Amino acid sequence: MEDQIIKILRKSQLSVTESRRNILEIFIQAGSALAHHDVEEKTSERFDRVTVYRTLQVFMEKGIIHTIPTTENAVLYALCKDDCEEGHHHDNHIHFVCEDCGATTCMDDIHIPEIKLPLGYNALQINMVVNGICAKCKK
Amino acid sequence: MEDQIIKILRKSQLSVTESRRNILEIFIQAGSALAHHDVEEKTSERFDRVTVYRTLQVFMEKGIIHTIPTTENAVLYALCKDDCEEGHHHDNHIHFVCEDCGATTCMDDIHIPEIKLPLGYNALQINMVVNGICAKCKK
DNA sequence: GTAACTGCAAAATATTTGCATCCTT
DNA sequence: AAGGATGCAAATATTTTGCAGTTAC
Repeated sequence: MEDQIIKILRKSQLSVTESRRNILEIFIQAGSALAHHDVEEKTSERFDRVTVYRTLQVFMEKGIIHTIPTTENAVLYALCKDDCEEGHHHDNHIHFVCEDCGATTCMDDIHIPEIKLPLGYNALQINMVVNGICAKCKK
Repeated sequence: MEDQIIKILRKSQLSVTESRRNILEIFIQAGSALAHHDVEEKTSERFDRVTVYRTLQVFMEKGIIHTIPTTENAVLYALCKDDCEEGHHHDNHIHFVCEDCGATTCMDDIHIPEIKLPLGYNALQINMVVNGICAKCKK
Protein backbone atom coordinates (compact mmCIF):
# COMPACT_ATOMS: atom_id res chain seq x y z
CA MET A 1 0.00 0.00 0.00
CA GLU A 2 2.74 2.38 1.00
CA ASP A 3 4.57 1.28 -2.13
CA GLN A 4 1.55 1.93 -4.26
CA ILE A 5 1.17 5.44 -2.87
CA ILE A 6 4.78 6.36 -3.45
CA LYS A 7 4.64 4.96 -6.94
CA ILE A 8 1.66 7.11 -7.83
CA LEU A 9 3.33 10.25 -6.52
CA ARG A 10 6.62 9.50 -8.24
CA LYS A 11 4.85 8.80 -11.50
CA SER A 12 3.31 12.25 -11.33
CA GLN A 13 6.67 13.80 -10.51
CA LEU A 14 5.55 14.94 -7.13
CA SER A 15 7.78 14.96 -4.08
CA VAL A 16 6.68 12.48 -1.45
CA THR A 17 5.50 14.43 1.58
CA GLU A 18 3.52 13.57 4.66
CA SER A 19 0.33 15.31 3.56
CA ARG A 20 0.37 13.87 0.07
CA ARG A 21 0.99 10.35 1.29
CA ASN A 22 -1.72 10.73 3.85
CA ILE A 23 -4.40 12.26 1.69
CA LEU A 24 -3.75 9.78 -1.09
CA GLU A 25 -4.08 6.97 1.40
CA ILE A 26 -7.43 8.34 2.52
CA PHE A 27 -8.74 8.20 -1.02
CA ILE A 28 -7.49 4.67 -1.58
CA GLN A 29 -9.01 3.45 1.66
CA ALA A 30 -12.29 5.30 1.18
CA GLY A 31 -13.00 3.59 -2.12
CA SER A 32 -15.69 6.15 -2.82
CA ALA A 33 -15.68 9.83 -3.66
CA LEU A 34 -14.97 12.39 -0.97
CA ALA A 35 -15.86 16.02 -0.48
CA HIS A 36 -13.18 18.48 0.50
CA HIS A 37 -14.84 18.57 3.87
CA ASP A 38 -14.45 14.81 4.34
CA VAL A 39 -10.75 14.98 3.62
CA GLU A 40 -10.28 17.91 5.93
CA GLU A 41 -12.07 16.10 8.70
CA LYS A 42 -9.93 13.01 8.41
CA THR A 43 -6.73 15.06 8.55
CA SER A 44 -7.67 17.98 10.77
CA GLU A 45 -5.32 16.93 13.53
CA ARG A 46 -2.39 16.68 11.22
CA PHE A 47 -2.63 19.21 8.44
CA ASP A 48 -3.71 22.72 7.85
CA ARG A 49 -6.88 23.38 5.91
CA VAL A 50 -4.86 25.23 3.31
CA THR A 51 -2.62 22.24 2.77
CA VAL A 52 -5.65 20.14 1.96
CA TYR A 53 -6.78 22.67 -0.62
CA ARG A 54 -3.37 22.79 -2.21
CA THR A 55 -2.88 19.04 -2.16
CA LEU A 56 -6.23 18.34 -3.80
CA GLN A 57 -5.43 20.98 -6.37
CA VAL A 58 -2.10 19.39 -7.24
CA PHE A 59 -3.69 15.94 -7.42
CA MET A 60 -6.25 17.35 -9.83
CA GLU A 61 -3.59 18.92 -12.04
CA LYS A 62 -1.61 15.71 -12.15
CA GLY A 63 -4.66 13.62 -12.92
CA ILE A 64 -4.48 11.59 -9.72
CA ILE A 65 -8.02 12.56 -8.75
CA HIS A 66 -10.94 14.09 -10.63
CA THR A 67 -14.11 15.86 -9.66
CA ILE A 68 -17.51 14.28 -9.90
CA PRO A 69 -20.48 16.41 -10.82
CA THR A 70 -23.45 16.03 -8.50
CA THR A 71 -26.91 17.53 -8.63
CA GLU A 72 -26.52 18.77 -5.09
CA ASN A 73 -23.49 20.61 -6.36
CA ALA A 74 -21.22 19.44 -3.65
CA VAL A 75 -17.64 19.23 -4.89
CA LEU A 76 -16.64 15.58 -4.87
CA TYR A 77 -13.21 14.17 -5.59
CA ALA A 78 -12.35 10.62 -6.53
CA LEU A 79 -9.30 8.68 -7.62
CA CYS A 80 -8.73 8.46 -11.33
CA LYS A 81 -8.07 5.20 -13.03
CA ASP A 82 -4.54 4.47 -14.14
CA ASP A 83 -5.19 5.58 -17.68
CA CYS A 84 -5.72 9.18 -16.65
CA GLU A 85 -2.88 11.40 -17.70
CA GLU A 86 -1.99 14.93 -16.82
CA GLY A 87 -4.46 17.32 -18.39
CA HIS A 88 -6.39 14.55 -20.04
CA HIS A 89 -8.90 12.55 -18.08
CA HIS A 90 -10.54 9.41 -19.25
CA ASP A 91 -13.12 9.26 -16.56
CA ASN A 92 -15.99 8.45 -18.85
CA HIS A 93 -17.52 6.05 -16.41
CA ILE A 94 -20.67 6.15 -14.38
CA HIS A 95 -20.87 7.61 -10.91
CA PHE A 96 -23.47 6.25 -8.57
CA VAL A 97 -24.69 8.32 -5.65
CA CYS A 98 -26.65 6.45 -2.99
CA GLU A 99 -29.43 8.61 -1.63
CA ASP A 100 -29.55 6.59 1.55
CA CYS A 101 -25.95 6.26 2.74
CA GLY A 102 -24.65 9.09 0.58
CA ALA A 103 -21.67 7.14 -0.73
CA THR A 104 -20.56 7.96 -4.23
CA THR A 105 -18.88 5.20 -6.16
CA CYS A 106 -17.29 4.99 -9.56
CA MET A 107 -18.71 2.15 -11.63
CA ASP A 108 -15.72 1.55 -13.79
CA ASP A 109 -17.13 -1.59 -15.36
CA ILE A 110 -20.20 -0.06 -16.90
CA HIS A 111 -19.63 1.68 -20.15
CA ILE A 112 -21.54 4.79 -21.08
CA PRO A 113 -23.65 4.11 -24.15
CA GLU A 114 -23.26 6.16 -27.30
CA ILE A 115 -25.42 9.23 -27.68
CA LYS A 116 -26.72 10.71 -30.90
CA LEU A 117 -26.20 14.46 -30.65
CA PRO A 118 -27.82 16.99 -32.97
CA LEU A 119 -25.92 17.90 -36.13
CA GLY A 120 -22.88 20.07 -35.48
CA TYR A 121 -22.44 19.07 -31.87
CA ASN A 122 -19.24 17.34 -30.96
CA ALA A 123 -18.85 15.42 -27.70
CA LEU A 124 -15.46 15.39 -26.01
CA GLN A 125 -16.31 14.05 -22.59
CA ILE A 126 -19.37 12.43 -21.15
CA ASN A 127 -20.31 12.33 -17.51
CA MET A 128 -23.10 10.29 -16.12
CA VAL A 129 -24.36 10.44 -12.57
CA VAL A 130 -26.95 7.99 -11.37
CA ASN A 131 -28.82 8.67 -8.15
CA GLY A 132 -30.52 5.83 -6.40
CA ILE A 133 -30.19 3.17 -3.74
CA CYS A 134 -27.04 1.07 -3.58
CA ALA A 135 -26.85 -2.66 -2.97
CA LYS A 136 -25.83 -2.25 0.68
CA CYS A 137 -28.76 -0.02 1.56
CA LYS A 138 -31.33 -2.06 -0.30
CA LYS A 139 -33.05 -4.47 2.04
CA MET B 1 -44.01 36.69 -22.22
CA GLU B 2 -45.20 38.60 -19.18
CA ASP B 3 -48.27 36.37 -19.21
CA GLN B 4 -46.15 33.26 -19.36
CA ILE B 5 -44.08 34.39 -16.37
CA ILE B 6 -47.10 35.18 -14.23
CA LYS B 7 -48.68 31.89 -15.18
CA ILE B 8 -45.62 29.95 -14.03
CA LEU B 9 -45.49 31.77 -10.69
CA ARG B 10 -49.22 31.35 -10.10
CA LYS B 11 -49.04 27.69 -10.94
CA SER B 12 -46.43 27.27 -8.22
CA GLN B 13 -48.55 29.25 -5.78
CA LEU B 14 -45.98 31.99 -5.50
CA SER B 15 -46.87 35.63 -5.13
CA VAL B 16 -45.87 37.71 -8.12
CA THR B 17 -43.11 40.08 -7.07
CA GLU B 18 -40.63 42.23 -8.94
CA SER B 19 -37.64 40.05 -8.24
CA ARG B 20 -39.36 36.79 -9.11
CA ARG B 21 -40.74 38.17 -12.36
CA ASN B 22 -37.37 39.57 -13.22
CA ILE B 23 -35.24 36.55 -12.42
CA LEU B 24 -37.65 34.22 -14.16
CA GLU B 25 -37.52 36.45 -17.22
CA ILE B 26 -33.72 36.25 -17.20
CA PHE B 27 -33.87 32.47 -17.32
CA ILE B 28 -36.41 32.43 -20.14
CA GLN B 29 -34.42 34.89 -22.20
CA ALA B 30 -31.09 33.20 -21.51
CA GLY B 31 -32.25 29.89 -22.92
CA SER B 32 -29.26 28.21 -21.34
CA ALA B 33 -28.21 27.43 -17.79
CA LEU B 34 -26.96 30.19 -15.51
CA ALA B 35 -24.71 30.31 -12.50
CA HIS B 36 -25.79 32.17 -9.41
CA HIS B 37 -23.16 34.70 -10.32
CA ASP B 38 -24.72 35.32 -13.74
CA VAL B 39 -28.11 35.99 -12.25
CA GLU B 40 -26.66 38.27 -9.65
CA GLU B 41 -24.79 40.24 -12.29
CA LYS B 42 -27.87 40.77 -14.40
CA THR B 43 -29.86 42.05 -11.44
CA SER B 44 -27.23 43.76 -9.31
CA GLU B 45 -28.70 47.20 -9.88
CA ARG B 46 -32.12 46.13 -8.84
CA PHE B 47 -31.96 43.46 -6.20
CA ASP B 48 -29.96 42.49 -3.19
CA ARG B 49 -27.64 39.51 -3.41
CA VAL B 50 -29.63 37.83 -0.67
CA THR B 51 -32.83 38.18 -2.63
CA VAL B 52 -31.24 36.32 -5.51
CA TYR B 53 -30.25 33.49 -3.20
CA ARG B 54 -33.71 33.25 -1.75
CA THR B 55 -35.46 33.50 -5.08
CA LEU B 56 -33.38 30.75 -6.64
CA GLN B 57 -34.01 28.64 -3.57
CA VAL B 58 -37.77 29.06 -3.84
CA PHE B 59 -37.69 28.34 -7.57
CA MET B 60 -35.80 25.14 -6.78
CA GLU B 61 -38.30 24.06 -4.16
CA LYS B 62 -41.20 24.70 -6.49
CA GLY B 63 -39.56 22.87 -9.35
CA ILE B 64 -39.35 25.91 -11.61
CA ILE B 65 -35.60 25.51 -12.00
CA HIS B 66 -33.17 22.69 -11.29
CA THR B 67 -29.43 22.43 -10.85
CA ILE B 68 -27.13 20.94 -13.42
CA PRO B 69 -24.07 19.03 -12.30
CA THR B 70 -20.87 20.12 -14.03
CA THR B 71 -17.36 18.75 -13.80
CA GLU B 72 -16.07 22.21 -12.99
CA ASN B 73 -18.47 22.12 -10.09
CA ALA B 74 -19.94 25.47 -10.80
CA VAL B 75 -23.52 25.59 -9.57
CA LEU B 76 -25.71 25.97 -12.61
CA TYR B 77 -29.45 26.54 -12.66
CA ALA B 78 -31.79 25.97 -15.56
CA LEU B 79 -35.52 26.11 -16.20
CA CYS B 80 -37.37 22.87 -15.72
CA LYS B 81 -39.71 21.54 -18.32
CA ASP B 82 -43.42 21.79 -17.63
CA ASP B 83 -43.65 18.27 -16.35
CA CYS B 84 -41.53 19.03 -13.29
CA GLU B 85 -43.54 19.09 -10.13
CA GLU B 86 -42.77 20.23 -6.65
CA GLY B 87 -40.29 17.88 -5.03
CA HIS B 88 -40.19 15.62 -8.03
CA HIS B 89 -38.06 16.52 -10.98
CA HIS B 90 -38.19 14.81 -14.32
CA ASP B 91 -35.06 16.35 -15.68
CA ASN B 92 -33.62 13.14 -17.00
CA HIS B 93 -32.37 14.79 -20.13
CA ILE B 94 -28.92 15.53 -21.39
CA HIS B 95 -27.05 18.71 -20.61
CA PHE B 96 -24.52 19.92 -23.09
CA VAL B 97 -21.69 22.21 -21.99
CA CYS B 98 -19.79 23.93 -24.77
CA GLU B 99 -16.13 24.21 -23.91
CA ASP B 100 -15.70 27.10 -26.29
CA CYS B 101 -18.52 29.53 -25.54
CA GLY B 102 -19.34 28.02 -22.18
CA ALA B 103 -23.07 27.88 -22.78
CA THR B 104 -24.93 25.04 -21.14
CA THR B 105 -28.06 23.83 -22.87
CA CYS B 106 -30.66 21.24 -22.06
CA MET B 107 -31.17 18.77 -24.85
CA ASP B 108 -34.71 17.85 -24.11
CA ASP B 109 -35.17 15.85 -27.27
CA ILE B 110 -32.48 13.29 -26.66
CA HIS B 111 -33.43 10.48 -24.38
CA ILE B 112 -30.96 8.96 -21.98
CA PRO B 113 -30.43 5.30 -22.84
CA GLU B 114 -31.06 2.56 -20.30
CA ILE B 115 -28.18 1.48 -18.14
CA LYS B 116 -27.58 -1.96 -16.71
CA LEU B 117 -26.57 -1.50 -13.10
CA PRO B 118 -25.02 -4.21 -10.93
CA LEU B 119 -27.40 -6.42 -9.00
CA GLY B 120 -29.01 -4.69 -6.06
CA TYR B 121 -28.52 -1.17 -7.37
CA ASN B 122 -31.63 0.82 -8.03
CA ALA B 123 -31.59 3.96 -10.16
CA LEU B 124 -33.94 6.77 -9.29
CA GLN B 125 -32.57 9.62 -11.34
CA ILE B 126 -30.02 9.82 -14.08
CA ASN B 127 -28.01 12.86 -15.04
CA MET B 128 -25.88 13.08 -18.08
CA VAL B 129 -23.55 15.92 -18.90
CA VAL B 130 -21.80 16.06 -22.22
CA ASN B 131 -18.84 18.39 -22.69
CA GLY B 132 -17.81 19.35 -26.18
CA ILE B 133 -18.18 21.91 -28.91
CA CYS B 134 -21.63 23.18 -29.84
CA ALA B 135 -22.95 23.77 -33.32
CA LYS B 136 -22.44 27.52 -33.13
CA CYS B 137 -18.79 27.31 -32.17
CA LYS B 138 -17.95 24.61 -34.67
CA LYS B 139 -16.51 26.13 -37.79
C1' DG C 1 -55.02 43.92 7.21
C1' DT C 2 -52.07 40.01 7.14
C1' DA C 3 -48.83 37.07 5.58
C1' DA C 4 -45.20 36.87 2.78
C1' DC C 5 -41.19 39.21 0.52
C1' DT C 6 -37.17 42.35 0.49
C1' DG C 7 -33.07 44.94 1.95
C1' DC C 8 -29.60 45.72 5.14
C1' DA C 9 -26.35 44.31 8.54
C1' DA C 10 -23.83 40.83 10.21
C1' DA C 11 -22.61 36.08 11.15
C1' DA C 12 -20.92 31.82 9.47
C1' DT C 13 -18.40 29.25 5.76
C1' DA C 14 -15.48 28.47 2.18
C1' DT C 15 -11.49 29.61 -0.68
C1' DT C 16 -7.26 32.12 -1.98
C1' DT C 17 -2.88 34.55 -1.25
C1' DG C 18 1.64 36.09 0.86
C1' DC C 19 5.35 35.10 3.39
C1' DA C 20 8.55 32.96 6.61
C1' DT C 21 10.03 28.38 7.86
C1' DC C 22 10.73 23.54 7.14
C1' DC C 23 11.31 19.31 4.40
C1' DT C 24 12.48 16.45 0.23
C1' DT C 25 15.68 15.37 -3.12
C1' DA D 1 22.24 23.47 -0.79
C1' DA D 2 18.04 24.67 -3.49
C1' DG D 3 13.53 24.38 -4.74
C1' DG D 4 9.40 23.16 -3.43
C1' DA D 5 5.86 22.25 0.38
C1' DT D 6 3.72 23.64 4.65
C1' DG D 7 1.68 26.50 8.39
C1' DC D 8 -0.02 30.66 9.87
C1' DA D 9 -2.25 35.01 9.29
C1' DA D 10 -5.15 37.49 6.72
C1' DA D 11 -7.58 38.85 2.57
C1' DT D 12 -11.58 37.45 -0.46
C1' DA D 13 -15.53 35.28 -1.71
C1' DT D 14 -19.71 32.75 -0.82
C1' DT D 15 -23.79 31.53 1.69
C1' DT D 16 -26.93 31.93 5.67
C1' DT D 17 -29.58 34.26 9.27
C1' DG D 18 -32.23 37.88 11.90
C1' DC D 19 -34.94 41.64 11.87
C1' DA D 20 -37.38 45.83 10.53
C1' DG D 21 -39.73 47.86 6.84
C1' DT D 22 -42.45 47.11 2.48
C1' DT D 23 -45.48 44.84 -0.80
C1' DA D 24 -48.87 41.49 -2.82
C1' DC D 25 -53.29 39.77 -2.40
